[in-house]
Amino acid sequence: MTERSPRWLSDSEQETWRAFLRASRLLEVALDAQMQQEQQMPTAHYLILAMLSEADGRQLRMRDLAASTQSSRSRLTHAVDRLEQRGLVERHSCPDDRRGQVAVLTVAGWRVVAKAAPLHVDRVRQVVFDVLSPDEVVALGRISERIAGALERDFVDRGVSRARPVPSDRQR
Amino acid sequence: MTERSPRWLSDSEQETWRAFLRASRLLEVALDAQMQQEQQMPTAHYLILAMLSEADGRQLRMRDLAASTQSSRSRLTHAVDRLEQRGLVERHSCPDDRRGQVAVLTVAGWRVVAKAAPLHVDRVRQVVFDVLSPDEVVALGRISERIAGALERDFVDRGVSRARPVPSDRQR
DNA sequence: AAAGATTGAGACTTCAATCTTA
DNA sequence: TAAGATTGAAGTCTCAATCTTT
Repeated sequence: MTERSPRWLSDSEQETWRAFLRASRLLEVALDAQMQQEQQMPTAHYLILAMLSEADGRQLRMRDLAASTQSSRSRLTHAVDRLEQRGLVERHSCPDDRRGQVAVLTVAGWRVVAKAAPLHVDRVRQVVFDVLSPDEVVALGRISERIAGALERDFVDRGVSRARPVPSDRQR
Repeated sequence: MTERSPRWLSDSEQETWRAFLRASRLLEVALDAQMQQEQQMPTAHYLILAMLSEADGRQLRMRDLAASTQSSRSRLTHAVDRLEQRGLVERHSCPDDRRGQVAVLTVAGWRVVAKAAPLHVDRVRQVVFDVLSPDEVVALGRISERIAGALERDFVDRGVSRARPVPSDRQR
């Protein structure tokens, strides 16, 4: 049992947090706008293609693809629907598990990744790696690992995937 | 004129980048899910209320509110529509500029911030500040400032706000 | 012409419910 | 019962176009 955390952030923590929010939002917007212009798709969809392009046989089970893109099953299903419509991905059923589906990158899909990746990477370098010192890059990696780790542990603790609240009206 | 950047990221840069993507996505999802559950609104809408709550007279011009929340004008308009429907914000016209609109936090809006803020802050502390060393917190602040700075300079360079491309078919 | 703000359509995401198989 | 995947509805965001005022 740990101590109750102080209620508010200190001024400097507040500044840090605001800066982080600003940076991640601007980064997301910038990368999304570029990908939309160049490939007419959001970064999230590009990342799905990129993951497939690196996988064995350029294919992955929906389950694993969802995990590796930090995506919910539902979100991935919708995204793959779209990519399939555009002929960039195909769906096959899983040989060893009849519940499973496998997403396979098509040749057209591979071409999109090949065309988009260099431009995307250039931009990431430009606004991230080029503006950070080597030390800062190392720090960013470690910081990210810690935060991601905390969140993943947290999901497990809360049993997110098996939560079963009582039925209730949905209000937004 | 700077040198052309190397085409790909090094292995360690790649790892850093992936970790950053994972952390920021998980963080966004976690905070959004919590805010949705507790206040039935996305974090982006809560942040609008939070900004207003800190402003003089609990009000800001749409223009300034958009800038301070890293939001496009359009996005802010839609968000404030929603918040206004729920009675958390009111719109008034700007006394000195007839083009302007001012968003004002209502008493009900203030109550929402008062209720949501402590829970939100607790969670941020839990998954960010509690898992980082003081050095890392400092580093995160500096890194964020640099990235945000690079992106803001970039927007200016590209003249984002005044871009006027030739009319063309929209394709997504 | 540019700035401030809004509008409507289309695309994406989330949520809860459903269906099938393990 | 749980896991894998999908579905449909509702909410949010983006983009381009529009309207008003500077």
